Amino acid sequence: MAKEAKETRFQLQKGRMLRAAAQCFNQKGYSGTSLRDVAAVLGLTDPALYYYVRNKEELVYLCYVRAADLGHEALERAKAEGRSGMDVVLRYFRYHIEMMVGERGPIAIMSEIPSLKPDHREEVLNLSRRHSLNFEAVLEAGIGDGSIAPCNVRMTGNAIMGSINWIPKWYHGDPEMGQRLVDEFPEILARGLQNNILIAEA
Amino acid sequence: MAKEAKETRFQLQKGRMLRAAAQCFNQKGYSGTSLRDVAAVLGLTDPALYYYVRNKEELVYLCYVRAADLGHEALERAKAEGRSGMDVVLRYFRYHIEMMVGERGPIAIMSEIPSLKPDHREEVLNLSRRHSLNFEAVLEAGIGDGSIAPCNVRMTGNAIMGSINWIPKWYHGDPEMGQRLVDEFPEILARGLQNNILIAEA
DNA sequence: CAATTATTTTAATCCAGATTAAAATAATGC
DNA sequence: GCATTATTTTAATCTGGATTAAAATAATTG
Repeated sequence: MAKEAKETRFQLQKGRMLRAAAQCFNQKGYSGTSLRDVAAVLGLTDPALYYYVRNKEELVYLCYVRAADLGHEALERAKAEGRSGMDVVLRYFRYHIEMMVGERGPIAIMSEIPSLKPDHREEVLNLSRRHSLNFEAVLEAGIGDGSIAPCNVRMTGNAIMGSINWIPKWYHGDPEMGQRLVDEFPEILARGLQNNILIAEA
Repeated sequence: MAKEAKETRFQLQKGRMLRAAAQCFNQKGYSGTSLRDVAAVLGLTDPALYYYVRNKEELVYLCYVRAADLGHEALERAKAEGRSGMDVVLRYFRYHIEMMVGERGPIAIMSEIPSLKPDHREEVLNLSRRHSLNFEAVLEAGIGDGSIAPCNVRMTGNAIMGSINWIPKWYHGDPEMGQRLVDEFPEILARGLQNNILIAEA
């Protein structure tokens, strides 16, 4: 087997582990999930996880980095494909939610950032801040091109991120609900951003 | 001292404890806060808390019940005072946020419901569900009286509750930000609900 | 297939933080 | 001030789940 294949196997299992962990954390809460719980999802015993991760803190850390990465990926893709600011925003919502409910999900809620080690915490917070700024810039752009109504982008961004980040709290894998989430949620979030002047024109 | 006064002293301290706990949980996360942390905020040692509460699980439970009660109170007050559906919604946002950033806050994020004892969990979930239904009914009413644009109230409600519940994640007591939250956040949330027809008329 | 490497398991530790017990201090009522 | 009750402390336990060590199994390679 080629070296890449070995890497793949390891990385594959590690990826499964991160998704299993995210699922557990979202469903049982952080303190409510033991490593045994995570291992059980994978059909393993707890010490097996230590082959992939130094300790529980690192497992959480990796879940959060992964969450940040997927969010970033969704936004970057939206920026690459979208025309107007509002178009980018709508696509971002859609892509991000598709991630959450799709194959690559679930994405862990970042509820326990404070209990990360200082350097890990700092890194995750940076990723998180960067993503917020990135999103706020899109809002600004949308305001600039007239597709989004003027607003306090900081606070609006926080409001929207809250809605999105809270989804795993009430969405627990029901596929029908997943479809509706992808189809309807973006529009609900976007409504508040709509530039009424444009709507009136339409 | 009269019996009520005694009750008061105990209740007062218990209330302080719950607010201290909420503050710790929001800032340090659930697993990151030990009973010692909570006690430290009150200038006590950890075992003192056991005079007020059977164990940590009960402390969390009480924080969540309190959170639910305050949310309920805000909504009831809004319903009593508001005219149109949209008016009720706006008042609810304002009252709820005022609670969070004011004297009676902070309000604990319900991040760890799953790790409550089954009966406690069930009760908190019921309170939570009831509140959601209550809010959805207000949305319905607003749609009925024309002040709110037609929408999927379940999903819209979830989106809004997410925004609100997420606030403690990024608001950490800065008073200036607190004021802006009270002043601006309700409007931001409400924008998406606005009945565009009415806006166009205005 | 033998040798090597990768992955997982079983069986102990280990420890922070929750919890309990008993004693000490503070408040209250008479 | 004395007796009683309320509150908190100090000093031990106790424990579940994280972690480690050593051994066993599975995969891979040449």
